[in-house]
Amino acid sequence: MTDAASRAPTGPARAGSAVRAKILDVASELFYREGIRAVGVDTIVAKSGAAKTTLYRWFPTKDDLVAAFLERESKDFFAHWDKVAASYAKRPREELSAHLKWLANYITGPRYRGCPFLNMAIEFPMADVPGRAIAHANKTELRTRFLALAKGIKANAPDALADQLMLMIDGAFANSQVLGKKGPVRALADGGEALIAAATHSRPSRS
Amino acid sequence: MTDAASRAPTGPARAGSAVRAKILDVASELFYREGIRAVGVDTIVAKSGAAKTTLYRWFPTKDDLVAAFLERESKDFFAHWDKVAASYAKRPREELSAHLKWLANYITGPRYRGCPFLNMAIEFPMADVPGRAIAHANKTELRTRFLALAKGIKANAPDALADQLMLMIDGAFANSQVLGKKGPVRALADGGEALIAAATHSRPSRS
DNA sequence: TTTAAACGATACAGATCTGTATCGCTTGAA
DNA sequence: TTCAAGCGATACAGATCTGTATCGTTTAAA
Repeated sequence: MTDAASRAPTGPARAGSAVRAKILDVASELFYREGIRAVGVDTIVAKSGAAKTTLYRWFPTKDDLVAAFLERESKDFFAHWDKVAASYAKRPREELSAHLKWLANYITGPRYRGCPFLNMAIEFPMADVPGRAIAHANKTELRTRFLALAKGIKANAPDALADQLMLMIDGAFANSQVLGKKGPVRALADGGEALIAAATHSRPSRS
Repeated sequence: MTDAASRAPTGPARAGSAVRAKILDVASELFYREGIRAVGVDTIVAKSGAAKTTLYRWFPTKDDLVAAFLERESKDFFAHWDKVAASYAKRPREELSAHLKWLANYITGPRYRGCPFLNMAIEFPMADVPGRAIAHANKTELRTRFLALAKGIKANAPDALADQLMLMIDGAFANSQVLGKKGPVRALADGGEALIAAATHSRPSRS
């Protein structure tokens, strides 16, 4: 039992430190609201009350801290998704609407400042930062879930519908940062429904 | 004829300097491709061949340079829009499709790196930078144009359709920076068409 | 020829950034 | 009691950032 992970009640136990958690909480809040490049390590140190040495012990570089932030954000996002999905077992059509609804609602929330993954990808276009891989994984996973639901409702072209819903949602994330919460974002839910309807109507033999 | 603006053949004439133009060109390219925060004034000086003093004579602060970049970007954008629109006078339905098409095509271009306005708004969330006003004006103007076209095709709910098209396009701008040009963006044109169709079909007396 | 403005070159100020080095204190397990 | 690890405090290194100060040179109009 010399394993570092199985040692501590109050003594930290790798990655379970209270100080580490506080640092990550403060950093996440600041990164999300003000942007990653805009927030210096010193600010995180000051607002968390931790020592700079401690921050760098748990997160060897700022990139590691950013990665931890994004990783948790993604985990929380899908945890919420799963919670909603659980209420609509085997009813993909209703589940889709429910997801659109909570996403639209999420955007009107007070602390909302866009999508952490889109934001970081735009802040770091080329840079080989580890965060980009996490953002990519998040969006890929989201699309996979939409695709499964699109197939579940027997959409004419499930891939196309999944893509369209992705655009609609990311558009809401992005546009809201310029035109605000009372702008085009209010069309998210209805727009999504329109796309779903168009993709499931039996084609009226046009042409 | 002592007016500063009416003086020069080669001698600069306020805002018509060749060096100024070169600085703005270099800065625009770098801001767009690498991000605004990521590009320092020194880099622009080095790549433009101009002197730092000259840059600061024409653009008293970096914010002024950013504003000039965005201003021109917006002007160019609508100039292109107008050029396309001119080919479809009084045919709003075809004009809408044409806009969707060149936007989708624009995104697949080699130098493409998203929407300059969304990018800057995400890079500077709170900051009272002059650029945000320009971004806001650009998106507002775009929505106004979509609204006019939506009315032109007698959409059931023109405002809703305009909003939905905004989301679709900004979604393509944003998502492409994470999932790339072969991701959901390929659904932009068809998705837009689906929204337009849904907004113009006579309602099949549902409910 | 005088004058004013555009331009280049360079050095620098002052702030801020990430990351490290060096202390000493505390706590809990061996 | 010994010892290792978590933590705080502080100072600092080295880079980078925006913006300024101070030169001298060119150019073209008056």
